[in-house]
Amino acid sequence: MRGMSPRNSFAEARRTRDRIVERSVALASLEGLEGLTIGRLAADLGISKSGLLGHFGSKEALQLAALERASAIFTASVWEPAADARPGLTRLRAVCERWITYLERERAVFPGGCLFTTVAVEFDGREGPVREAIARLFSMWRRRLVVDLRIAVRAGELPRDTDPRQLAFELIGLYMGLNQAIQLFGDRRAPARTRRALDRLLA
Amino acid sequence: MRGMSPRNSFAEARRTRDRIVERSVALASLEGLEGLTIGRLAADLGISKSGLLGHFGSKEALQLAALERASAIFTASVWEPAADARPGLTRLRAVCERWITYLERERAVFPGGCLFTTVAVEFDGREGPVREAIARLFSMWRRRLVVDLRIAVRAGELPRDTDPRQLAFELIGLYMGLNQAIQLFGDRRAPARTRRALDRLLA
DNA sequence: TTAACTTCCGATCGATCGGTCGCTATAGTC
DNA sequence: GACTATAGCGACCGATCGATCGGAAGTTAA
Repeated sequence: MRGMSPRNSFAEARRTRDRIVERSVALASLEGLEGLTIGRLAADLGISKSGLLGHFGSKEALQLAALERASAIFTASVWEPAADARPGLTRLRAVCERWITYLERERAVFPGGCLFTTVAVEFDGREGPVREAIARLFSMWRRRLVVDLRIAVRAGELPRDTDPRQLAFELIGLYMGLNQAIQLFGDRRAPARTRRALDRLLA
Repeated sequence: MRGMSPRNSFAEARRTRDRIVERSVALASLEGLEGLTIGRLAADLGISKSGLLGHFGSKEALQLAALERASAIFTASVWEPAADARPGLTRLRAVCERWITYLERERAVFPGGCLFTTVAVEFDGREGPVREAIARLFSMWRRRLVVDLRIAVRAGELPRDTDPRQLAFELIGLYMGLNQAIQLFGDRRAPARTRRALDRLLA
């Protein structure tokens, strides 16, 4: 509430902050974390620039907060639902399927497509905390893929000569291609293609 | 030359324009086509903003010129050297290998990595001529891949049940993964991984 | 009731954005 | 040599950028 209504309490301040971060995630998926500007974001939320920036201190801190929030959404959508599955190929397949539907359907949260791909491409030629943060995220996810791939190989669910890191590399490329097909071409057959490629990779 | 030296002739004006576009390509691969700004570009080249913009009329025209130039470089590096190879699997393999070395080595021209990936991600959530241009480029390249894949299938160089569009989709994802591995992680094993994945895809 | 604290706003900052204007110096044309 | 066309410059435009500041409004704890 604004205007004549009472100001936010401390608890509501946190909700304001959450609102800002949530909107930042959506806008950044469209325009990137640099294309996201304080002025437009504040106008979009109906608050002042200074009131907005007061929650973070700097644009970079806001960018990091948005990235962290997006990471939490991604984890909740992709990794957590598969956490209880049997480690190895079973859990890996569950994660991969979640990953596809995440790219396919989370358009309400990320209208401009996977924020991580956007940010990775945007910051891979720069230096600083944001670049480090996005690199850390991708490293972590790749490591998790490798873990389950290794388990699957040891359990005989994948050919003995499978290189887990090789396969993880190919999986990530597959998802980047899927994201582009959806965002740039609106290709509705892309998810099916990804599943088909996955079946072949994990056969 | 500036200052006391003679002004550019008409022919030299074209060279000035080329210099601007060439520098734009390099800077845009680092910062994107939106992150590219007239002021910094002009300062970088040692000319005035108005003198620079006079060659194009608008930033968008400059962006399109840079994209066109990058496309010419890519075509000369990847497609033309393989143009005379035998259509089908032979030519396809030549193109794929060129594509890898292009991502691996063209860092003098594209210090920030593949400009097309950058632009595609940057503009996939927007509208306008730049988005249409980048989409057209990717469509064209994918179509060319499909053509050779189809020839290869008909010639029996690939399994009869191969879906050319499916394979082209996987190839493009592979290259996006390669570009990220190089730019974000400096992974020197990524080209070898890409070749290995290629061998399996085109076996 | 008061004092300390916090949220948020309005005003403002210097810098930079893309873009326009009139001008000068030169090149090409006759 | 006169005339026209053009490349490039310097000054400037309104808008917006990220960021800072002091103060108003409100909450919390004493």
